[in-house]
Amino acid sequence: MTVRTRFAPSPTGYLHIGGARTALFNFLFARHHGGQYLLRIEDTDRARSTPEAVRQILDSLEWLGLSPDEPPVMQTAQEARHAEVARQLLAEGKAYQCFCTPEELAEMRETAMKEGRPPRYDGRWRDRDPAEAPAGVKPVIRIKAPRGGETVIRDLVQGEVRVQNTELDDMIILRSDGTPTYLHAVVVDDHDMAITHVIRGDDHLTNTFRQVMVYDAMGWRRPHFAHIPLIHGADGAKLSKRHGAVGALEFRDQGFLPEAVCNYLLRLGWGHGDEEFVPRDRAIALFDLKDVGRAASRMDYAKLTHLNAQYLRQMDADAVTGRVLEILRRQGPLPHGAATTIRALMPDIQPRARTLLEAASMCGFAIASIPLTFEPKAQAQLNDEAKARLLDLAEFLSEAPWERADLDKWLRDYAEVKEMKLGAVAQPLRAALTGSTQSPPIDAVLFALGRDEALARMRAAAGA
RNA sequence: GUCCCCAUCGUCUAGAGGCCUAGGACACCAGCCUUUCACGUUGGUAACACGGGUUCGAAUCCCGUUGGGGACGCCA
Repeated sequence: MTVRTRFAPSPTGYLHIGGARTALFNFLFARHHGGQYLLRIEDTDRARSTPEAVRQILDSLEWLGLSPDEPPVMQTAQEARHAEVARQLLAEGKAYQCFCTPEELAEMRETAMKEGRPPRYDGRWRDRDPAEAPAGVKPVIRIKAPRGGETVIRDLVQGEVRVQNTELDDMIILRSDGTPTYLHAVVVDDHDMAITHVIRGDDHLTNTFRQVMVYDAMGWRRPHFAHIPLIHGADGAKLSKRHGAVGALEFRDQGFLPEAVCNYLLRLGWGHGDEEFVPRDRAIALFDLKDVGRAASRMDYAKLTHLNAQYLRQMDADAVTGRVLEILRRQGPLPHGAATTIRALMPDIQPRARTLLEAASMCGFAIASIPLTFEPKAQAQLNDEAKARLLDLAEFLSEAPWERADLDKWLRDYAEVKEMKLGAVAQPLRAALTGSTQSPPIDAVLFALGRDEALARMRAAAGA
């Protein structure tokens, strides 16, 4: 049987990083086994589901390279089928109508809690004749939970987990308005979609015992389950906005590469020896649920950033240039020749930048125009002596062949002739050319800027 | 409250009874490299939550404690 997995988010908000990892694991598992990876939008909560959220989830997955192999299944589109299954169970006596009001149920939970019992429905309509139904109450359909014994699931990550059936109650599968509940819809859809492996967050682990009731009542074969641990914020609490970026697209906007995000997410909870750098193909080859840990992990932005730097470094320079240009363009129109200058700089930017945003920021000086804005430290470099030196140096360099290696040599020669340390020449020059005390190597900067612009900046900084 | 899950450096992890004086990565500190900043490189600080067992031998197995997380909805 071919492996089929699915990622099943509910469109009530943006796709956060935890969901992204669940999608990734589903994707990797399916790919590893040559199977299919699907997407189902769980929009049965009509009040909270929005088309914008659906759009964002799709966009997020696309950015991450985790688009599904088949068109997404919208859960609400299957409602007739969900109801049909519920009615079948009702007809077979495996489910029944319950006429309790929400108030009645709330009260039931409250007293149970107060008396130290688990808050469960007491099954008061399980064997009662529907003819006794109070007038005006629309019933829900509840499934008959097993009485006595225990339910066991063999989870591919969590191992064997068992629960006493007294912990389960007759859960609602069809609401009084005829729509299915999540616990019911999930099972019907997973069955109908022929899902073989349900890989999801371990917050669903205890719910699995309820879902299993539907599989068993319908006589359906249960899929394999794999409940992966959740991701927490740096403080160990559930991941939320206050922990910084959590939305998948936020990472994109902060200049992270999808490859790096996926690699980082993979390493959160999954390991293969000492391997840290695991690009997609390698991940597909290695991924196995048995290597997924059971403990929750914490989001560490520093490590993500480091991984991102590695991916950025090995990326094609033209590609990075393109991305940097995009970012820069958003901040304003680019001067003529910006693309050429930045492309020339790129090999020296890549090992220095950790994100695309940093890379763009490092290229800022390249698209600046005279007069440059000088950082205080750079300004301090430009004292009278330095200014005079810059004019002299500009004169000297005007004769130089404009190639990097030559520029480097000419600078060294200049320093030697003037009996100066190279740094004493380079730092004021750096300030003059970039407005900063930090930049790519000065010969690279000179070369990228081009003779005219470089000399002009030197003379401008000298106040000439 | 009840049930379920979890527990190795600050963080992510390796570790499936002797290979562990507990390894790697990020972060941090120091040195080297160097025209700045990075990259690179060398070294360093730093962990088996606690208590009982089992065993010749336990980070690894069992029990308990503590601590964390999750689930208990006509939400998903």
